[in-house]
Amino acid sequence: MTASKQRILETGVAMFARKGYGNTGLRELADQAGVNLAMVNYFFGSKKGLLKVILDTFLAGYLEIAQQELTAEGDVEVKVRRFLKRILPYIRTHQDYFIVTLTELPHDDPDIIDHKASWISKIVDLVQDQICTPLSAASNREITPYVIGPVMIGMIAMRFLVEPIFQRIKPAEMKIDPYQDYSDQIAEIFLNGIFGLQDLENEESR
Amino acid sequence: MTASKQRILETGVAMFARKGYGNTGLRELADQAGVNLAMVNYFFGSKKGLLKVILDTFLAGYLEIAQQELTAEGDVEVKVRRFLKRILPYIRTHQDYFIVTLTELPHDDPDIIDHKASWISKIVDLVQDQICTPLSAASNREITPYVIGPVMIGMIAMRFLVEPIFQRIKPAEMKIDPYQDYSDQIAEIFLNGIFGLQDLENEESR
DNA sequence: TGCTCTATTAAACGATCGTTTAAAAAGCAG
DNA sequence: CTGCTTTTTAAACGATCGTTTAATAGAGCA
Repeated sequence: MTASKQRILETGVAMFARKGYGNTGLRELADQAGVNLAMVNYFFGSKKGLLKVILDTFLAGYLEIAQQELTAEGDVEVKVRRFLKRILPYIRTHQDYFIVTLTELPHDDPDIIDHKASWISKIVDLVQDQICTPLSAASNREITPYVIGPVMIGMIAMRFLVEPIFQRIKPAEMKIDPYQDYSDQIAEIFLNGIFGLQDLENEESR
Repeated sequence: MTASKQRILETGVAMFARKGYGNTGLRELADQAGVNLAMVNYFFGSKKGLLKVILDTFLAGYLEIAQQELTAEGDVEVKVRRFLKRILPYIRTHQDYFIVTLTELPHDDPDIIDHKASWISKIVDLVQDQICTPLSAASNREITPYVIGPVMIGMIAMRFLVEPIFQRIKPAEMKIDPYQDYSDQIAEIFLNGIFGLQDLENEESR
């Protein structure tokens, strides 16, 4: 990939995340990337083409991690822990990709929605096979990936959506968050609930 | 509120949620609302003014519910259950408001971000006082609202962000979701974890 | 050195953007 | 009806939008 194309992509992700896709102009994007205006269409075909690449990049990485960590050996608890442990740093290093993906998720642009639906569909199938089926087998209650899936990723996601605002209102002394702890806490809440945090604390202090 | 103003607001919420704020033109909005183009600026001052009203409307309702259900009597578990039980139908009846709020949350428009920060700040304080403080007192681990808050709302939120896509990929026979169950499941996962769902099932079948 | 493919540029395209203006219409109390 | 306020209208404002074009520069290879 050309250096110019790379810069357009990086700048695009950053600006779409900070200003929103619709509020970002191609001229401002090109200026900030240090390239000519026409280069965006030259490399990505259109503004929407650039957005598609961003969505693809993030969702492909997300699905790959999910596939690796959920299909490997272990029971449901092990799989979930492993997945959360790997997906959180991935989202952190792709924070802007994540924000763009989330904020564009509910929009129904006909050029994009089928694209998104195909990714989501694969993730749903994976969660169904690897989490819901064994979990439902252990209980009488039917647990669908349409409930579990959004809950699991949502626990992580919301933090990154409000992060820009937290940066404004958080006391200065806690600007840096203990992200290694964060993953453990999320996993514990998902697996054992908010009261599980206390158990985790008790376990660790043994 | 005038009928015209009301229609602009309703149409605005719907279009911002479906197309995104930046991708929605005022002419298309006015046409769809059946009013003259100039009425948007007449009633709301500007396009951004309309967005502010939408954010305010949702966040004010959200904060009010949180205040009522979290400050009333009961221990943490009771409070959380009560809150989730009321906030889910609220979000459902304000689904488009919710989507607009979420998708605009990470953007740093200087005219809006302080507005959002002030709401979020109040919610954070509430979660701190009513959930984190008593919970931290019961364990040695410090639990901050910056972790717990996004986790709790995120579990619910993500479902509504992917709902438009789920509508596309879900099998026809499960188009309608059991929303009364949904609230219970969310509460149970948050309080007792994903494995708590099985306990819930066992309890109910007694 | 020529040739070819890729990268880059400046300029312009028509379309649409949010906003403003000034006048007309409608609603309404006195 | 008269006067006053609120609502609605059509038209235009300058600015910016995404995209395209045609010409130029550069790189790699024969």
